[in-house]
Amino acid sequence: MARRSDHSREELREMALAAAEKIVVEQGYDGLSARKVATAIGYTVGTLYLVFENLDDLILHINARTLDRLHASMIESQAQCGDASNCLLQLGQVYIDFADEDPHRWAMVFEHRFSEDQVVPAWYQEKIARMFALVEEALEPLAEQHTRAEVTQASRALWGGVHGICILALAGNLGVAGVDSVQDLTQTLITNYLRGFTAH
Amino acid sequence: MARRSDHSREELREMALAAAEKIVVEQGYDGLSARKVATAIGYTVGTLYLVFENLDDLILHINARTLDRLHASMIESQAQCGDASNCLLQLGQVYIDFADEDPHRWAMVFEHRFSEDQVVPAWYQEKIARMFALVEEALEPLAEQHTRAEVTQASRALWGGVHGICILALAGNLGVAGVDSVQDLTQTLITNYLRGFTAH
DNA sequence: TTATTAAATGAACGTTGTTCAATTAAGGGT
DNA sequence: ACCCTTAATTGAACAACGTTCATTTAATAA
Repeated sequence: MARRSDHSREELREMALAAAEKIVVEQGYDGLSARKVATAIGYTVGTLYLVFENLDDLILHINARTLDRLHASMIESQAQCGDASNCLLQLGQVYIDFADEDPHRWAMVFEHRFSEDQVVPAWYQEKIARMFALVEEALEPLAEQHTRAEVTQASRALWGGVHGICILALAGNLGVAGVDSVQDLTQTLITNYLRGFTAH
Repeated sequence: MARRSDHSREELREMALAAAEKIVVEQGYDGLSARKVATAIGYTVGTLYLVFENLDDLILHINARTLDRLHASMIESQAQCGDASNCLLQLGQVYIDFADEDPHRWAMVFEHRFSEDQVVPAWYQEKIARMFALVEEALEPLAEQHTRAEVTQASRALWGGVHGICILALAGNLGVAGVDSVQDLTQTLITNYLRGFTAH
C-alpha cells in the first residue's frame, strides 16, 4: 500500500527530532529553522510539515525528550541518596548540572514561549508535573507536621526557587561565575528552606 | 545648523520607546517589530536605525525602564515595612505584583535573550545588581551571625528563588491559578528560608 | 503497460531585521 | 529671489523566516 518511502513517517519524525536537537545543542534556539532541519535530514521543508504540525510542535517534542532525560537523571539520583534532606540536595545538584551541561536544550524547555492559541497538551504538562512530584516525594519524610496540601505547596515553592537560581545564573544575572557557585547557591536555598520547613 | 527635523534625536528615541512599550504591553514581545514601531511614530524603518543600533538595543532600553519602575516600587515598599522579615515579605509581594500586572513587559526583561555577541552594558547590569542589593539590605538586620559574603550569597539564593516561582507561575508551569496562590508560594519560600537563615 | 495513489517537492506569500544609495527640505551665502 | 550645502529621512533591496499547497514523482495494483 505504501508508496515511495525511503523512511516511514515515524522514522522521519525521529530523524527530524534528532537533527533539530543537534542544531539546538550546537547553535541554540535561534539557530533552529525549518529549512535547516529539512536539509539536515535530506528532505525539503514541505516534508517537515507532513510530520509536524508546525515548528512549535517540533519544539514541543524536543522539549518532551529533554524533560524525559531530566526526569531520568532525577530518578537515578534518588536511588541511594541517604536521608531526606540529602535526597533533596541531590535533586538540586542534578537539576543544576543538567542545565549547565546542556544549556541550550534546557533553555528551550523553560524559555520558549509557545504561541498563545496553541494548547500545551496534557501529556506534556504531565512531564512537568512529574518533576514536582519527585520533589514532593522527597519532601514527604520531613513533613510529619504538615498536611498533604502544605507539602505540595512546599515542593512548588522550593523547586520554583531552585529553578529561579538556575535561570538567573545561566542568563548571567546573578553575578556569579562557574557551576560551583550556582551549586552553592542552590544548596544554600535548599538547606535554609528545609531548616525552616522542619522547624517546629 | 539643524536641518529638517520635526523632532530631535532625543525626542525620536523617546517616541520610539513609548510606542514600542505600548506594543509590547498590548501584544507581547512577539508583536514587536521595527516596522510597527516606526509606523506608530509616523516615521519609516530607516529612521529607527538612526536612533537605535538595532532591535536588541531598543529592547534593552525598554527593559531598562521596566527595571527602573520595578526598582522604584521595591524602594517604595521599604519606606515603612516594619521588621526585617516583613520588609522581605513585602519585597516579594511587590515583585510578584509587578510581574502579574505587566507580564509582557516583565517577561521581556527576564526572558528575552540578547544575541550572544552583543555585550550587555555595565549600566544595565547595574540595574539588575541594584535589585539584589535591596534584598541584601533588607536581609542585613537578620544576619548578625553571618559574614558579609554569606548575606550576599543569601540574597541571591532567596531572590533567585522568588524569581523562579514568579517565572514558573507566569508560564503556567506551577499548576496554580491566580496571583494570590503565587503570593502564597512566595511568602512560603521567604518565611521558611528566613527561619532557616536565622536559626542558630 | 497503464492507472492509481501516496510521497515529496519547491515555488510562492507575507513577514522579519537590517542596510544604504537616493531623495528631500531647511538654512546660509550671494 | 536664487542656489548650494548638508543633515534628515526615505524606501527599495536583501537574505532569511514560517507556512501552504498545486504540482510532480515514483512505487504498487490491475
